[in-house]
Amino acid sequence: MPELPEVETVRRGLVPVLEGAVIARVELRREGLRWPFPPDMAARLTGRRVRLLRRRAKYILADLDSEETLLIHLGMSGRMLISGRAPGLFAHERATPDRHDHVVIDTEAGARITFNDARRFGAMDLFPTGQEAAHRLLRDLGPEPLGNGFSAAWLRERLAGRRMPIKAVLLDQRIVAGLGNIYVCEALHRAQISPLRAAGRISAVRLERLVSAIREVLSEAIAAGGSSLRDHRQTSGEMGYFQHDFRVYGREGAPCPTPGCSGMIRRVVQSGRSSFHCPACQR
DNA sequence: CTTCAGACCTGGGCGC
DNA sequence: TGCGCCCAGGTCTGAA
Repeated sequence: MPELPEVETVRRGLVPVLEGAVIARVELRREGLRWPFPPDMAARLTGRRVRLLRRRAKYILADLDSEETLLIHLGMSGRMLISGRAPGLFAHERATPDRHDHVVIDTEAGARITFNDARRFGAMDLFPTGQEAAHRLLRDLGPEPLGNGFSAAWLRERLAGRRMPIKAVLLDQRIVAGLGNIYVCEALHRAQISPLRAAGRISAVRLERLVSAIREVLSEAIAAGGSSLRDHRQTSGEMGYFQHDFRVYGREGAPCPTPGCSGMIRRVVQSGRSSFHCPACQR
C-alpha cells in the first residue's frame, strides 16, 4: 500500500478540491471495503463542508462541519482520483466506471473524487471530531516520524531489551506510525543497520542515524510524489517517481550503492515480508 | 505480554 | 493462449 509518502501525496492532491468544499453527492457502489461502511455514511457526508484535510500515519482524516471526521485508509491498492471540474488540475477521466471504483464523491463546485481499490483492503469510517484517542484504529499509533515526538531517545526507550529484528519493530505502527516495507528497507540501508539486527542492540549513535535516515527518505519520497510500483497513483492519475530512487528495495543482485561498498543487495524474508539489504555495509 | 501464521482480496508476471 | 503459482506498498485477528 501506500505508505506515509504516498498517503501524504494523495492528501495534498485532494486539498485543492476538497478542503473548504461542500459535498453534494456520495455514491457507495458497495456496502464496504475491509469493513462495512458506517451506518448512513452517504447521508452523513452529503451537504457537509470539509473544514480540514489532515493525515495521521497512513490515514487521511477529513474534518467536517458536522463535528464528524471522515477516516480513509487506502489499504494496499487504494487510489483517490480527481475528475470533473477541478480548477488548475489535470483531470483524470474515465468513460465508464471501473469495476473497482467503490465510492464516488461529488462536490458542489463540480469536482469528482473516486475511491478505487482493487484489493479492497482499504477502509472508511466516521467518528466524532477530536476523538482520535478513542478510535480503535488511531488510539495506539506511535509518533509521526516527521514530527517532534519521534526521536532517538523515544526509539531507545521503546526498543530497550527487545530481541525482535529492527525490521519488524519499525513496521509496528505503535512504535512509529507511517512506515511500511519499502521505506523501512530504504531507511535501514541509509543508516547502515541490518534489518536482522535485534532492536534492543543498536547503539544510541546509530539510532540517531536511523531517525535521520527515516526522516530523509520520507521527505524525499513525498517530494517525488511517492513511489509507484503498481497501484499507487497521485490524485491526477499520474505515477509517483520515488521508485527510481530506491537504493535497495526490489534490487536483489544489484551492486550496493553505498560509496566504497562492494557488496551486493540481497533479499531475505522476515515475518513473511521481503527485506532488501546489503550484508556488507549494513550491520 | 509477545510473536506468528492466517486471513482478507485482486491482479500482474513468470514458467511451462 | 491458458493455467498454476508466486508475489505485492497493510494490518487485523486469533492462537500458541
